[in-house]
Amino acid sequence: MYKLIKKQGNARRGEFTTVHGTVQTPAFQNVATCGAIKGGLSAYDLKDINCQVQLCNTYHLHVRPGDQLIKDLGGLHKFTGWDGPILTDSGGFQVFSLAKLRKIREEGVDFNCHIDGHHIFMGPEESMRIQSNLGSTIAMAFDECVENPAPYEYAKQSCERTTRWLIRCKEEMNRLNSLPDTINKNQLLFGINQGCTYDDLRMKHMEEIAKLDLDGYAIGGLAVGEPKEDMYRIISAVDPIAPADKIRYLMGVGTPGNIIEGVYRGVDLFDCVMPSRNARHGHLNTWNGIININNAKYERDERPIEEGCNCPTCQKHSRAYVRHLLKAKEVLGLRLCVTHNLYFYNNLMQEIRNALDNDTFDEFHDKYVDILDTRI
RNA sequence: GUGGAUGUAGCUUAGUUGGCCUAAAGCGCCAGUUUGUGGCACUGGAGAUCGUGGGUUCGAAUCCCAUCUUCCACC
Repeated sequence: MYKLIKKQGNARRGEFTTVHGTVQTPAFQNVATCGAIKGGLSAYDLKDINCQVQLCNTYHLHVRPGDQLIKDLGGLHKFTGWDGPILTDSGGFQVFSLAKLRKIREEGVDFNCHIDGHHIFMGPEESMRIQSNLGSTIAMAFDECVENPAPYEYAKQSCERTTRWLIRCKEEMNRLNSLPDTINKNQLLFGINQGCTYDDLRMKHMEEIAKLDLDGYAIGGLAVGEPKEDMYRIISAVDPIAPADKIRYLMGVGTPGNIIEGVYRGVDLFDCVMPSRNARHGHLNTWNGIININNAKYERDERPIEEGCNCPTCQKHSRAYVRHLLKAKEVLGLRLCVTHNLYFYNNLMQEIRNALDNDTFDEFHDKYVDILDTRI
């Protein structure tokens, strides 16, 4: 259940209530594809980095360890030890990212497993069943994330198929939520807007899925190589069409600057692998821009990654030590860096919410939108 | 002092029947890429007058002479 608290321009301050807790929005989802944030963070670490909601992946957990196993062991919350909200991505992104290993047809998608090559079929019903077995808070509809650029005619047909798949997802979820042994009978369903970078397809598609009265609306298929101006234009085009009383989720985005621009255009929810992936490569977010801790200039730097940062890493450790650990390929180095970057992202969202509460978001936008994505 | 071995990029080494060497690799260094995670990844760059000085040769990291470094053995 989404509740809009206040608006500044198109930017929205709200809260989203679920059976696993309430999320203050705008919010960032911490990505735990295989049931764990890469870099060695456990459920007990998530509170320290102010994580509100986690994202796990249907395809990856279906492949390993298997959704039936997770259901038998009590569901994803019990399995991972995280009792807050969990959103599961549907496998739709793997239609894009595993493009060489799959074939699409009306019923669904045939994958060759990326680990051992065995055949996996996933359609709307299969994705919903897996997500129901996982018992996540929010299930995403099974869609096709189309590559960029894509021909208009293909984008149109794919978009129409994604709508047909969405209707099948909704029917299957209603059935699953009414079964006696379903782990989370209150599982929510978000639909996903597609249409590549074609404004008319995007707007028409959003109109159609808005009629289905879903629990939330996502904008998918962006940040897949298109110029960021296209991304911002599409968000602005579909924003007025998405139901105002439902949460809006911009999938897979992005840099701190992307997030600020997204909030500016009405987005409530984000997720992205960048903070964790970049952290593993030594690229660390600060309020002055991005530093590469591997650089020689940090060899004897006794300061924390960012002075004034309250993250667990900066409370205790120097740049010199963090750099040493990464250079020495110690797993603690990854953990400390991922901890810092995810804390930064969650803190960024907190600062955005504070700015909205204080009606200073426009100033916040102008001050930080460029600098946070700059390399220093 | 005598005999032997050694010397090629910051480091560790490859290359020594003279020509494909305007010298190669790994690590390190530097820079870039990363957006619903097939990624602890990938791409690129800088960096060596081959210990030094002579010589032989059309041509030398490679052969010869001298000299220095380091190491080993013997006295």
